[in-house]
Amino acid sequence: MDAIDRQLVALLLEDGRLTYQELARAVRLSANTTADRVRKLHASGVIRGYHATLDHTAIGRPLHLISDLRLREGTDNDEFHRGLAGIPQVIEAFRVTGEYDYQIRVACTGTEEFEGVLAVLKREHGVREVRSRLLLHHIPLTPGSILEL
Amino acid sequence: MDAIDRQLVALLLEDGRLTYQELARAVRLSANTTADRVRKLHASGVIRGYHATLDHTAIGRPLHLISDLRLREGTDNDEFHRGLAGIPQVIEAFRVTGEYDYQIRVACTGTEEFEGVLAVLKREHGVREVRSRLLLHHIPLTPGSILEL
DNA sequence: TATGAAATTTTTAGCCA
DNA sequence: TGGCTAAAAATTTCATA
Repeated sequence: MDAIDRQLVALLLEDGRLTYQELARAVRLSANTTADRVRKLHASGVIRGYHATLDHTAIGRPLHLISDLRLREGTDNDEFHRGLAGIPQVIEAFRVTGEYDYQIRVACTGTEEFEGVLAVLKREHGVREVRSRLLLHHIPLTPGSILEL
Repeated sequence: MDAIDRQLVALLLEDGRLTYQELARAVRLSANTTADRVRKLHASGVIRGYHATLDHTAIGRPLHLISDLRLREGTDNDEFHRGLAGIPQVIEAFRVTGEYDYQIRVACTGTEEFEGVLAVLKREHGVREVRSRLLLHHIPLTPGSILEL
């Protein structure tokens, strides 16, 4: 994990479909060596994976919310995780400390759909309390900057 | 945006580096037609982009937190956004409604570093109040399921 | 880490229903 | 429009040093 690896990761954070040749030009190595390095970064777990990013608004789900969830006593964690994975509107989920147990991010067609998601969470998945806020705007950052530290 | 497009997007959400040939095999079209469709999905904005995902723990930042931020009166939003982008430990940021104005996700080497981030936010970027919780576990979901609706 | 050849993939252009 | 084939260009992989 030297300076060149950090550069490669930074480039791939920006555009995960850059070819090895393009990466190679940027770091001034051969395409081959570059491919080796990138594969090793993936194999070693530094790069967890590559993923397309979806515009949920463009597919008809413009209502985005962050909800804190508290579970009822005795709700099984793994079962709850599987339950979350079964709700398509839930696009991200974290176990957290503090007042609530989980925080999820949700993308819905509208308020009625969100109401349905909440109802399912409470009725079928052991959710006792919810606090939600509307997600207004995703602030664009420069994820690669963390590698410069 | 028909059933095949949805299948393609779902595949690329899982693995953003799948080749057009691999995608083509999965949806039983020619590599060419598949490439056309994927390029159109990107051009039309359904696919926002492709990005490598970093394992922050693997690069020495195992402390992950979610912090709610409230800004002081009169703090300029765009200026604040630029400020956030200048803090490498901030890996995601949203403008939200509710009790707080923003929610950010942070990855740090340890508590001292996080303390430093909080200090900078308050001293230099107009943050008035912070509420943080530790991020314990990222629940793995199936992002493509949203396309099946 | 680099080189060069082989295999694969992507792009381009033209064509068909 | 949506799909295809085929040839050309680009890229990746593999063997070797």
